[in-house]
Amino acid sequence: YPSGDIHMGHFRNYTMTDAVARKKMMEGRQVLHPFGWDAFGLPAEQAAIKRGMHPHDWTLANIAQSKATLQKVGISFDWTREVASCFPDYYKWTQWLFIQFFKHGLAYRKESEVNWCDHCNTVLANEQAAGGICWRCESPVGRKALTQWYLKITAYADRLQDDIDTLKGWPENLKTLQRNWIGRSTGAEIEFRLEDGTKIPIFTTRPDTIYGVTFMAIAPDAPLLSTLAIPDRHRPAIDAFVAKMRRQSSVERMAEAEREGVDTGVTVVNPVSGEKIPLWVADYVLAGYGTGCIMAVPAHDQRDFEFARKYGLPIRPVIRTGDTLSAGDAIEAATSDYGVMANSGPFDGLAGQAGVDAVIAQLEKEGTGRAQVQYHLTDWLTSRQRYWGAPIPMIHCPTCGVVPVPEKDLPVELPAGEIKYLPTGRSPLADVPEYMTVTCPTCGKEAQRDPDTMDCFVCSSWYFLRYLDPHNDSALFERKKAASWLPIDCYIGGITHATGHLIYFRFFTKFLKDIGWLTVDEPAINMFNHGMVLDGEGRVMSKSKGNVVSPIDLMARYGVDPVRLTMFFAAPGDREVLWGDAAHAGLVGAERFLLKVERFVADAREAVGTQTVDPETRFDPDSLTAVERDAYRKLHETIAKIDRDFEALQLNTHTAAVMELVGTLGSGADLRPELRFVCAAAIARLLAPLTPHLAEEWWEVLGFGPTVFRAGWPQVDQAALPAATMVIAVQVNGRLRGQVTVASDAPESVVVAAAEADAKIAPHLSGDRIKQIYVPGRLINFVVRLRK
RNA sequence: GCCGGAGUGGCGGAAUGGUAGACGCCAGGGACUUAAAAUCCCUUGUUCCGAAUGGGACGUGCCGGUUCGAGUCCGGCCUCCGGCACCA
Repeated sequence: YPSGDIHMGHFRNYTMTDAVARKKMMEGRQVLHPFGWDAFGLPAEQAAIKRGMHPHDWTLANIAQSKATLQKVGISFDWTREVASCFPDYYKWTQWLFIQFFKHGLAYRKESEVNWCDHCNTVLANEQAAGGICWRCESPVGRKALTQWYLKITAYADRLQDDIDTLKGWPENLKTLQRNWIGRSTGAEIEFRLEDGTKIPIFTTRPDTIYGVTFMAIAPDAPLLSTLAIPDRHRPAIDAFVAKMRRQSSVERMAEAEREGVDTGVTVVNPVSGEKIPLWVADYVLAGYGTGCIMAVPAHDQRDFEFARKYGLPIRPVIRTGDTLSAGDAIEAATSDYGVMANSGPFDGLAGQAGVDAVIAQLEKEGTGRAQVQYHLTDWLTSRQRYWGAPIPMIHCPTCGVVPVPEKDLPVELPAGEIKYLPTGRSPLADVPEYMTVTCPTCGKEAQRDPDTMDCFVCSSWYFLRYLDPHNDSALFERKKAASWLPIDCYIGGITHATGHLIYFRFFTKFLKDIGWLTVDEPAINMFNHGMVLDGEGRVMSKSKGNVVSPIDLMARYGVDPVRLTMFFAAPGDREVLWGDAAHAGLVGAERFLLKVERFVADAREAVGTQTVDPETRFDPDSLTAVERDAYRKLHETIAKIDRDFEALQLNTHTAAVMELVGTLGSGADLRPELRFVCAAAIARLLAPLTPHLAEEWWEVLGFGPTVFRAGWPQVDQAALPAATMVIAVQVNGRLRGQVTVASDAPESVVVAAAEADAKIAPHLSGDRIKQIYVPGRLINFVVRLRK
C-alpha cells in the first residue's frame, strides 16, 4: 500500500525476496521478481485525506518516494513489470474480471445487514470487520441494511478448504487459520413447525441430540422473527428486547457476560419426537450464521445450558457417555461429547455418527430435514461508498435492469479533477452527473452507472497474474505465459493477510482456471511468512507511538549492505525481530565483518598479482599443506551448509557460517596465493545475495566483470570434505568424560583403545562394562556398572 | 473458550535424539601506538574443589516418562505472543 514511505517491515520483507531472487539468478535460473502498488482503496485514500491531498496526487507522490527508497535498498525488482492498481491500464482488467464473475453468476447484488464503519463512511467485508473492529481505523463496526455487490466466494468454499491439504509448502499455522476462517461444519438442516404449519428451519451439527431439545431460540435481528404471529401479550417485551439489542454494537453484545432472552409465547413442534416446545428470542443466537435460529439442547450445549438454568427451562440429557445418565437437574455443565443415544425413542442405543446418520435418514424420509454443510465464510461484500477505487463496471437501466458495461468500453475511468471525494456515506461518484448518466448498452435508453467502487482487495486478488504480461492491452495476460510461469515458487509476506488476501487470491485462481485462463488450481506452492519487525520493547512500530525507525536514516549512516546484513543476522526469517538498541549494536558487528572481508579480498587479489585464477579451481587435498587442507575443507563445508540453510531462509546461520569461515581463514597469508584467491572469490559470491553492492565491488576488485550475479554459485568439492583425523566425544553412562582424536578411518576398536588409554577417561571406566554405543565419527558411550 | 506459535547466558540467537550456548553484540584483560582510533589475540552459563596443569556438580519454563544418551520424543502443567471468537 502506498500509505507512507518504506519502513523496516518492508525492508525486511523485500530484502528477503531479494536474497532469494539473487541466489536463484546465480544458480542460473530464470527469475521473475516483480513489484506492484496496491494503490486503490481505503489505505491509500485515508492516508491522502489525512494530509489534505487529492488521493491521486498523494498516491503518485508516495509511489515515487517509496520506489526511490526501494531502489536505494538495492532490491532486484524487475521495474519493467511494475504495476499499480490505480492506473486505467490495470483496473481495466479488474473491471473485466468483475464482469466475468457477473456473467458466471458469481457477482450479484443483495440487500442484507452489512458491516458499516461510521468513521470511514463505508461498508466493510467480514474479513475487514473481524472482531467487530474496522481494519483501517479500529473503530467499532455497526450494522446497516443495504443493497450491495457480493462475490460468491462460498461457491468455492469446499475447494478452498479441501485444497489446503495440497499446499505442502505452506506453513501449518497459516493453513490452520484458513481452515478455521472457512470453517466448514457438517450436520443437518431441520424444519421445526409452528402449529399453523409455518416452517422454522435450524442448522445443527448434532442431530443425534434432537430428543434433548427443550426449547428453540431465534436471533433478535433474524428477519424471520418479524414475520411471526406473536401473541399480543408477548409483543411489548419482545419489541423492547429487540430494540435494546439493536442499540448494542456487536462488541458490546459479545462482552455481555450473561445470556439474555424473552419468550415469544409461540409453540413449536419437534419434527422427530412430536414434542411441543417454546420459542425464545435469545441474544446469543447470531442472525448471520446458519438460519438465525437454533434448536436448544441444554444438556449438551453449554450456552443452551446456561440459558435454561437462568430461565428455568427443562434440561434433558439424551447422550450417555458413561454407564449412567444423570438427571437433568443434577448436572453442573453441558457435555458435548459424542456417546450413545438415550431417552430418544426408537434411536436409543445408537452411538456417535451412527446416531447422527439415523436421525438424518429419518428426517429425509419424512421430508422435514436433510444433511447440510455450513461455512463460517460468507460471500465477499465488494462494493464501497468511496471515491478512490476501481469503478464497478455496471449500468442500472430502468428497462433492462443491471447490465454490464460492454467489454469494448472498458475501462470505466474514475472521474478526475474537481471531484468532492471526501466520504459522506454515499459514493462521491453519485454526485457527478456526467459520470453517472449513460445510455443502456442493451436498449439505448438513458441509464445510470453504478456509483460504487471496488474493495481494494479485489484489485489485489489478481496482481500476480498481471506481472506475467503487464503491458498487454488486449487481454488480462497471454495464457501461455501464465502456463509457463505459474505457480509462484516463492511467496514471502506477512501472516496478516492469512484470512483475507491469501484466500481471495486462491479464489480468483480457481475461478480463472474454471473459465479456461489458467492451468493451475493454486497460485503459490511455497509460502513463507516473515516475522514482524518490532521496536526494542517488542511493540509494533507506528507513527503515533513515535517509535518508527527509518531504514533511510540507517542506510545513510552505515550504508545499505551493513543494514541488510544486520537484519538477516538478527533472527531466522520467520521469527520477529526486535529492532532496538541491541540491533543497532549489531550494526557495528556487521560493519566490522564486512570490512574484514574487504581486506581479505584485496589482499588475496594482491597475492596473485596479475595472474588470472579460475574461481572454481579444484585442489588435490594431498598436494596441500595441513593448514591449506583445513582451509579448503572449511570452505567447502561452508558452501554445503549454506545451501541447506538458504532453502529454509535461515539467513542468520548463513551469515554466521561465512563469519566462521572468514574467522578460520584469518589473514590468509599462510595459504598459497591461488587458494587464497579461490577462497576470496567464494566468499564474495556466498555473500552476494545478502550484500549485493559490496559483493559486486569485491568481484570487480578480484578482476572479474561485469557482474557477480552471472558468475554462478560456488559448488561443493566433495574431495575437499574428508578430514585426516576426527574428534570423538567419549561418554561414560551418558556423561561427557573427555574426547579422543583418531584417524578419520579408524574403526570402533581403535576408538575404544584410545579412550581406555586416555588418563582422564580411564578412571571412569573401572567397573563392569555392560555395553558400548558407537556413533561413527561423533561419539562413543560406555555403559558401566560401578563395583561397590 | 477454541486454534496456532514460543519459552536456551547480560542481549540477539545456534544445535539431523549424540560434546548445550555456534556466530555476533556487550563486558573484562592484553598486543600494537608517544597517545587515541582502527586492527589483532585472550577470557566470558552458574557453582564447588585445587597452589596449579586440572577436576567435579548443576544448567535449555515446571513435573514426570521413554532412551545407553533428551533443548530435541511422549504425557501432564505454567507463562507469554498471535489469530478466531456466543459459528449452534
